[in-house]
Amino acid sequence: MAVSERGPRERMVFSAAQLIRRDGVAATGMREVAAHARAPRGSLQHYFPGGKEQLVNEAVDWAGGYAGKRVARFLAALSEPTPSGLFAAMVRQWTDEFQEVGFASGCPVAAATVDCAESTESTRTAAAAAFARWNRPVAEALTDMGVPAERAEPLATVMISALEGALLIARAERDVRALTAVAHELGPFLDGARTASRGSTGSPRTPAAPEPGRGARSGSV
Amino acid sequence: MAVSERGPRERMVFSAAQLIRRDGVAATGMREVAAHARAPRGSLQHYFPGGKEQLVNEAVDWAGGYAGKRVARFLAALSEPTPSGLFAAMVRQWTDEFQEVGFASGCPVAAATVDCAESTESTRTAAAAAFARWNRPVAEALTDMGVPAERAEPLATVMISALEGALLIARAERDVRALTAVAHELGPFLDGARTASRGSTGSPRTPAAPEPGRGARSGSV
DNA sequence: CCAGCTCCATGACAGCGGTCATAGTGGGTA
DNA sequence: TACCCACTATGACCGCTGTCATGGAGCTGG
Repeated sequence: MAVSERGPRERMVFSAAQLIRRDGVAATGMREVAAHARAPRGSLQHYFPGGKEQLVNEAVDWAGGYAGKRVARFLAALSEPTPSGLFAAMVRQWTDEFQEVGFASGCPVAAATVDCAESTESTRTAAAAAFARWNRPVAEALTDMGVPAERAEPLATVMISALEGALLIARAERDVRALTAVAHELGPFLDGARTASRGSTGSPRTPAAPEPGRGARSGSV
Repeated sequence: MAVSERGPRERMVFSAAQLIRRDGVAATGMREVAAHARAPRGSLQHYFPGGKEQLVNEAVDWAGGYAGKRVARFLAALSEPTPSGLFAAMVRQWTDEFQEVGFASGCPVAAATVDCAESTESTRTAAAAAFARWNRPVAEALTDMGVPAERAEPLATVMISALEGALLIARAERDVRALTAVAHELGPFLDGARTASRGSTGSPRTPAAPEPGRGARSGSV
């Protein structure tokens, strides 16, 4: 499953992302990608004449686009959109995955950044673009929810940073504790940023970790 | 410099951490570690009979201890200790490093987690222990500052998560923007957790990103 | 029928990885 | 002198990597 009936080229990009987010970039071999995608090895040099670098960059790019589009789906699933609700949905996607299929895989963009930020310029750029494609819709959603324009973008960065960091800790500990902690603690703070000019005077008692609309997930990555 | 006059064994652990945080675990070779530490190659199998796995684990362990001890130094440098001040100091260490020596290197624990969480159990455990050794002193400092006991530990996790995530983004973008954003935004929120029972009703106007005592850093890692 | 194209297949190559085996130091101690 | 020890040195091995070269399907169009 999950390897649906797309063309072999797209399957390879998808498989690359899968393997990268599990083992990292350096530990993921080209032959392994082809095998995982059930694609012929000879297709690698045909579809990706730029070699591994190109394949990795496309995988990172794909992941960035996926994360960005997912934000819209989360928003659509929220009955009453709030910053904390969006953040809880983003976090829940990961807690669900970890609890259902285990802690084997993390975020491919994080893996690419850690492995290639210094060694491969183009991949670093791709990772930066992926983060940007993720940050933008979150920031736009925040402004739509009433967050002042000048705070929307940094707050979106806070959300993504906290999520990525908690992801790391959760994988290391094999425990979703860190993820639930950031969702729980940051929820009221994010809601408090809506109308307040600054200083985060949150509404006195927003539900600590509001349940998102459920069913926001469509398919596991 | 930086490779001071410790024994060759410790130098190799230190060098391993340095190289891992720059290139990742898989891309860091044993021969490279020995060369970087100016240690004889033959010493590797003598000091680390457990091979690369042992060396990596000790490097991660070393990094965890270093991060933990650093918290105490940050606290000592703060004239009036506040959660936001501690967090700003933690973030500033990284913004300073990035601006002074560039974005080449990130956090070695994050790198080990991304590269080995699934493939090497012992390294994953070492990473979890490193996060714990970092989280504990932060949580203790928070309670000392008046944060309710039950929130201290999750809030410490929020701080470390946000820092690690912003670190990733900063390396990808080659810009400290993400780091300053989390410090700026989370500062008032953290201070607001001190006496409030919940809901983060921050003191109305804590300085947004309080300058830490400066001079908290001793030597670059 | 041949040409041209996309795509697939396979083998070879050079390089580097971690690890092992073996031998060699140098300095203490009996 | 003889012995033992911690430590160093070096070379070889095997496996795996990314990449390239070459050639073969299978179809389209003239």
